[in-house]
Amino acid sequence: MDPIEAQNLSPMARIWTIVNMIPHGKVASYGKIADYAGLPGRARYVSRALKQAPEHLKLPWHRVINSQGKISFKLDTQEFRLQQELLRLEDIEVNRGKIKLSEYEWQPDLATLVMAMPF
DNA sequence: ATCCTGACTCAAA
DNA sequence: TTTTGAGCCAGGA
Repeated sequence: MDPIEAQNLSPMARIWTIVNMIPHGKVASYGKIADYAGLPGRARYVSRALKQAPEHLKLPWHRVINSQGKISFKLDTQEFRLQQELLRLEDIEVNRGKIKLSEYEWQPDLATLVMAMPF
């Protein structure tokens, strides 16, 4: 993503850009995604952005979990099972919906973020 | 404007 | 560690 171009992105598009940067085998919380996108305090907006994301973007939405390191869908739902499966396909361990952030949390370096989101 | 909802968060218990 | 409750912020009715 061209930095100059990124400045003109809508808040939602900026979130999509960040989510798309999460590496295979890693996860990030809604809150952190919002922070990285320059939208602090808007974790709930991230969930909405994922729900509305165009299918063709093929976003790795399953790599986004809550701040407690858990899948946010209820245990007995299809969404939960799908997300859990997609994570496991990336060799991420999931127990009762819980992922070890100490092991799987994406920790982007500042340079990477600034390059994509100059604000 | 008001009320309600939700793929959220933080702190307290 | 898990559960609560208050706080939060957009969208939609």
